[in-house]
Amino acid sequence: MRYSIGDVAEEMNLPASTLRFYDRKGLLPFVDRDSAGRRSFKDNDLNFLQVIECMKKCGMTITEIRHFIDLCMQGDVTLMDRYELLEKEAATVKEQIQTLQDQLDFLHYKMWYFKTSVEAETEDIHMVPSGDGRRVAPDIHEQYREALEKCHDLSELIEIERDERKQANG
Amino acid sequence: MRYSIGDVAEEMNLPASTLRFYDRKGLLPFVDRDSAGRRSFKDNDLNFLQVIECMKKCGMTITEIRHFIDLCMQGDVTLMDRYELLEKEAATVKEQIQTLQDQLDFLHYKMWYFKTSVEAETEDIHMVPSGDGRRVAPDIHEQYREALEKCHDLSELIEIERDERKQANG
DNA sequence: CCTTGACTTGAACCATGGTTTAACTAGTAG
DNA sequence: CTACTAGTTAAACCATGGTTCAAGTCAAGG
Repeated sequence: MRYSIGDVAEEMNLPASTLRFYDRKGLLPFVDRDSAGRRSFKDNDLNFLQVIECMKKCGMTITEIRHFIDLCMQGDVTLMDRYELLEKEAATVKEQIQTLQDQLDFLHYKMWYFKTSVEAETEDIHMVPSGDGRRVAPDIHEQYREALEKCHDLSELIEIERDERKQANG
Repeated sequence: MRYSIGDVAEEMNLPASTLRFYDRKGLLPFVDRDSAGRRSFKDNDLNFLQVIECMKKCGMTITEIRHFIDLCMQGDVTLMDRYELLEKEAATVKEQIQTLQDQLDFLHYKMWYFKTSVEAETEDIHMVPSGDGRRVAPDIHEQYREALEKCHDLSELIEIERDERKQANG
């Protein structure tokens, strides 16, 4: 049950160069070497790599991940530290999800804005005069919120059907 | 209703240097200049900045955002393109949310793993022999899934109470 | 013996997204 | 007039997260 860097790279769907880079950065202190100096991964090392992948996807930096790995290497005395680190990370991931959800809501508003503009064949319908120029109506978010309350399904508000698109493009 | 770069920086909670950087990158082609060459932002420019901020938070690159801005500058003929760009972006944001949710689930599993280890005062309880060394039990995810099914509330499984922590640390 | 393929290293290179610096200009308060 | 503040630019600088390259080692197969 020993794996070469190539095996692991394939298994984890990562370039081998990235695994070497992580090793250099101290993320893989547990990896053994064979008599020729080649990295020899154990089964359990793959578990570590899964954790590293998770942390990467959570947006943690290499330095932060390394801190966690260092704690792991110190054994049972750091169990609580590791728990608390993950607890904090879980909280920031929840925040990230909330932020993305907020951005998604904004994108939906903008899709409504463009859907209605496409239907009117001009963005003018949302514009009002402002000083010398023009601007989007200041109450546009209000308008959207009202439309949102009245409709039963978000998709009614924001989706342009395929046949409508042909008309709009034609 | 004209704003200096400093006004806008404060309003948007961004360094002025970032606004200048965006301008250089072509993200702010709509910003006017006064007689002394200083940037003079209009009310509507702030709407653009909100869109830019949203796109940044969605993980779009400056090049991608610039493409959208370029479409905006071309007027009503690009309304459908802009709609479709946002539609695609909304889809990728949904994927990002799903990915983060998956990572959060993994973090919860790991919190359970460490909570139980803390209670046992050693990670050994999850270890089995493997070749010459040891590894986390291969069915650990099964074990977690079962525990998850049996319990009524995720927090029962993963949360360590404050008073428990004192015991564990003492 | 020789080639081939997979590995090793350190160093250089790259893209992204800014930030900082130096030198300058314009408007305002004293 | 002086000093100060807020703006301007181009160019240099920075951190992050890799990727690529050059030069070399090793084991296996023909």
